[in-house]
Amino acid sequence: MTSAELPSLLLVEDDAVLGPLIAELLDPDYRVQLVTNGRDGLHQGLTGSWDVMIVDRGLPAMDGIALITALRSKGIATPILILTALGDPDEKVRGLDAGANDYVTKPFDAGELAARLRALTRSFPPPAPAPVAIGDWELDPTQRSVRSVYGQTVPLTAKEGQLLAALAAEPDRVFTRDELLAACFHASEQPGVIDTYVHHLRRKISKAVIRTVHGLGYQIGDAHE
Amino acid sequence: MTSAELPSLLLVEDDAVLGPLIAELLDPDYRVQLVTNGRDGLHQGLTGSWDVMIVDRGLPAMDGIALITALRSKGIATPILILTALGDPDEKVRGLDAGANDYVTKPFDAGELAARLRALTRSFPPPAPAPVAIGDWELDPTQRSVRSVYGQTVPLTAKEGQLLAALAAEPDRVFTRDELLAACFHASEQPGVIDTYVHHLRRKISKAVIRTVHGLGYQIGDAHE
DNA sequence: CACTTTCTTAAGCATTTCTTAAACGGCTGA
DNA sequence: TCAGCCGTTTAAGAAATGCTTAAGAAAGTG
Repeated sequence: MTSAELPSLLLVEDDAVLGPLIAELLDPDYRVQLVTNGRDGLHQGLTGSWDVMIVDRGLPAMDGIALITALRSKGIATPILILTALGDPDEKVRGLDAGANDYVTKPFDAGELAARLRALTRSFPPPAPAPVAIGDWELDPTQRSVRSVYGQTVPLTAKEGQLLAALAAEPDRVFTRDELLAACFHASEQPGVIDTYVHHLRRKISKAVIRTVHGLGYQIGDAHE
Repeated sequence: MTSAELPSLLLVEDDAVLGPLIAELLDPDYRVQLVTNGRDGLHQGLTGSWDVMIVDRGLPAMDGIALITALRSKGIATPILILTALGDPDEKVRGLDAGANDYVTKPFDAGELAARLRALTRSFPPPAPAPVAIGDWELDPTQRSVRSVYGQTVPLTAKEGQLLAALAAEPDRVFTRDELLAACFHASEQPGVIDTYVHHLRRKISKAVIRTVHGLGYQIGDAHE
């Protein structure tokens, strides 16, 4: 992973020893920018694009709480972690209610700080299955629509989607009607159902997508010539 | 994301004394559901709609870490706070890296816990400045009215607003009735409620806004043509 | 407490989708 | 070429799903 892909972190810390120390500690995992007073923190926070911020409480030029309040009032939604020596519960409540997302007291454990930063920056995208490519089309994972490469989307019925998905599962393989019946239907229907749905699909999408192999069945793709 | 009602909170805590105590503590500010083992926690977490969860580490039937891992792997993004006696930094790292968003050790300060829960449930950016666009309409941040592009404003009931907001959260995605039920209702109602509210919305706004996907559910946006 | 609004359920009707079947057309091999 | 099989297309009844309406229950309000 190159440094360009590292998350960006704005560190607002006035302590001349601790600031560089934390910056160095986080350097392998973040692109760290260190500023040493609240005014610079506000400026960077408003103008830059940050994945996460660490803010000290007691800062020259602008208090940490005031800094966070100012950022939030401007609509800055970046996750903020307060890192301070003030460990009193009331102080924590003040900091969190000002808009901070987490609050860690000095002295702090490096591993815990790192884990809390990871918790702030990670996201939980719902598992999205990749769409299946079929020639110039792609089958939506819900199997209820296909989209051409130029944006046109065609809705499918459930059976149409299942049949197309079954065929697309193994391109170039020839499926017999019985195989497709077993895959998409209840195996009690007439094999002729397949023909009907193939026709529906060809009309909706394109004649060329599903190929007939005379005497055998159907196929997606042009395996043999 | 219930605006009118209290935020919902799932508390997974097996201690027979501490569980009810915490539930009572949070009762004024949250709609608290208490379960006492991991299996029930998983079931509630997957099927219910929660604004935030509190999870103990050591649980019968399913460990807290395993519970969080399972929820996250299913795409559940609900903020989770671990509340436990295990205060070792390594334990904190394990819990946070499993997918928790915060980690509080017992004994805990009630005010701090409340503030951390507020920080987790607070949503940035605040819904105020960004009305949700839905075709020719935009949904008011309060979720209680929609306004057409030419100024006409239609008031919505709470449920209507929640349903519309849920659908608008991910345009072009098809939501099943069960998903919408979990998002807007208490998951105990009949799925047919959704049909009724879709009908109300279509009559109030416009037929074209909400699209039916036969056999699956509903969708906002014009995915096809 | 009475009134209004909103929520929820349920039932009948409308629409879409599924399945069958039959007529039509084209491929294959003698 | 012709007969026979196989595939295509169309149509229509059956089944599943969705829409609409209405009315009782619950919640909110004066």
